[in-house]
Amino acid sequence: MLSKKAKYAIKALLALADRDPDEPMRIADLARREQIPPKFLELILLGLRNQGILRSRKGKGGGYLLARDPKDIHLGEIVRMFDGPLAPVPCASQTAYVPCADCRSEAVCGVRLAMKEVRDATAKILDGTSLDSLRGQVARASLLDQAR
Amino acid sequence: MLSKKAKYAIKALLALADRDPDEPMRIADLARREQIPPKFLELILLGLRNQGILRSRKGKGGGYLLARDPKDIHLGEIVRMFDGPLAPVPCASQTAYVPCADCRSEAVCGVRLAMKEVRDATAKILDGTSLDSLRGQVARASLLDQAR
DNA sequence: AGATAGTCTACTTACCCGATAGAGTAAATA
DNA sequence: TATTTACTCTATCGGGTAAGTAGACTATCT
Repeated sequence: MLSKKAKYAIKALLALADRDPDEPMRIADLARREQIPPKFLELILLGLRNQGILRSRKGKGGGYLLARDPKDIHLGEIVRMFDGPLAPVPCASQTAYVPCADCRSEAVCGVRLAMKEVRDATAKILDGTSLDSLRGQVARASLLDQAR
Repeated sequence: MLSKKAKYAIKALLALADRDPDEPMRIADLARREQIPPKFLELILLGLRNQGILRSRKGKGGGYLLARDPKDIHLGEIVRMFDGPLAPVPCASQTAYVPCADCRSEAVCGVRLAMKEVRDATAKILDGTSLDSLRGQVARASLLDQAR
């Protein structure tokens, strides 16, 4: 399950990627626009800032901005940041491998084998989807939706 | 994250798939063999039985057996049973779709778009992997492992 | 009958998610 | 430089759920 934090983070970043890259957006506006509890969003944006994904400006006219090009921010990074490794099971993780205590023969565990496939497929999608490309996908889906 | 229940279930089923289909295996033996807390395993096997995946025999010489051909038991079924829908987000689920309250424009949500891809890839793997095919994969991996 | 082995319900424990509160700090502008 | 604007940070809380345990009960075999 994707946590609310990760979900809200993606929505917020997507909204920011849709704007003039130099015009900051306030927490409150972002929260209203995306239907996110403001204080909760605050926490999320702070995390993204400390991770180097967002920058912020204080005071009047301040708010949050993307710290990097939307082409260089991938969903994988965001999901890992909030929800940890993509692999369903630690022993199948690439970025955070931890062996499991209850596995007798390390290399030949069926669970690990299957879950490694899942993690690879997931990583391929999420690490291959940037904010920018997702924005494109949404735009295309939007056109299709209007067409009917 | 895969729950321990689902993980233990898969391990136990895999062990059962590796035996004479008519020779039951006791909870205690299964637990020892797979390093699973016996009382916890008890709960899991009971669930699998009520789901029609296992059968049981009571009394001396009793234990658990697969209720179906290992070719007809897929990981997707097991994971869904214990952990719910495969989709990371309810609005991307095929088997348990629930719209999200905070989505303004239903069809053109970036999160949903990306997560639908993830769920489709995951479903393809897990619904495509039977106990039997996984057993085969393990056997092959085992050979490779011995070769080094 | 007695031993064996699954069935079922009810806990307990610990952890974590989602959310909120409030005091603090930095920047902009009048 | 005083004031307003907005982000920064720590603490906390309620509720839910995962993992595991206990114990009484029931069915089957010898």
